[in-house]
Amino acid sequence: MDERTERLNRAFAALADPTRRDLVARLACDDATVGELAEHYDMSLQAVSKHVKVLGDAGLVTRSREAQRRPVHLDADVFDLMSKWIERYRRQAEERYRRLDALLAETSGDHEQHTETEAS
Amino acid sequence: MDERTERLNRAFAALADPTRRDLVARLACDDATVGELAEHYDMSLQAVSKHVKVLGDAGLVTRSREAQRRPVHLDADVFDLMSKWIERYRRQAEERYRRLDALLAETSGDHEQHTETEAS
DNA sequence: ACACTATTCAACCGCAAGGTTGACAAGCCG
DNA sequence: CGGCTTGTCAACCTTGCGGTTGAATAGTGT
Repeated sequence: MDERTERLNRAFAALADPTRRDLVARLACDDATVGELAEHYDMSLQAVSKHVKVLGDAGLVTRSREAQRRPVHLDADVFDLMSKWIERYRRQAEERYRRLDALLAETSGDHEQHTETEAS
Repeated sequence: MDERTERLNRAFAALADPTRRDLVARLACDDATVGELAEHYDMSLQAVSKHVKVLGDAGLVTRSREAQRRPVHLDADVFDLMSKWIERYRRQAEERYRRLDALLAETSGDHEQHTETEAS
């Protein structure tokens, strides 16, 4: 499995957890230390530290060092990778949607809708 | 936890698996049945069926029915949601990056780089 | 009604993820 | 040094996920 794929694996998996998405949301406003971040959650500081590590391994976040503190800050690069992946298939899905629409409009003049899918 | 959050949870989690991303990639080209999809993978048809179900629960995919077949087809809507979420934080991360850049350029004339992060 | 095809359900297994607690490491500061 | 703060490591527990196999279901066609 190529490197790009594994980066996407880690990035998507990292953001699948709502706590980690929330961390990202906070870090978007400002850098913060693990301790500061942990105050906002009903879980141990160690748990938050683990979450931050996951974000770090996914390349979504980097650490620096100033005195004893190790502030976490958001890194945009991998977001770019994900964004491009998603956009690609979003566009293709929409494109095929439009083509189907056009096809239905052509062949039958009075179709109701083509959205009679059974979404569970 | 609100509905939007849970939809994002499911969507990101669904795409965290490389097999499911590959399914999405295939479905972007054309609709397909579970059986057709399964031919491309080294795993049981039931496993693929499960993967498709996960994509379905995440709202990334819908099913229809024609004869005995139940073709799977890509749905763009949730991609939109994810795309917007990611873009938002990507932009914020880049924005803060630029501001930091400007700040460093202002205060010290000869900084080397501010990317001395320890990415593991 | 029957057999055939396509797909799902159910039970199970192994393993990794997210959480806990307790001990440890690294930098500051009196 | 001794102690405080900050963060990580290690061991453990429980739950959920991805995979398997075998049986059940649903729709087609003869």
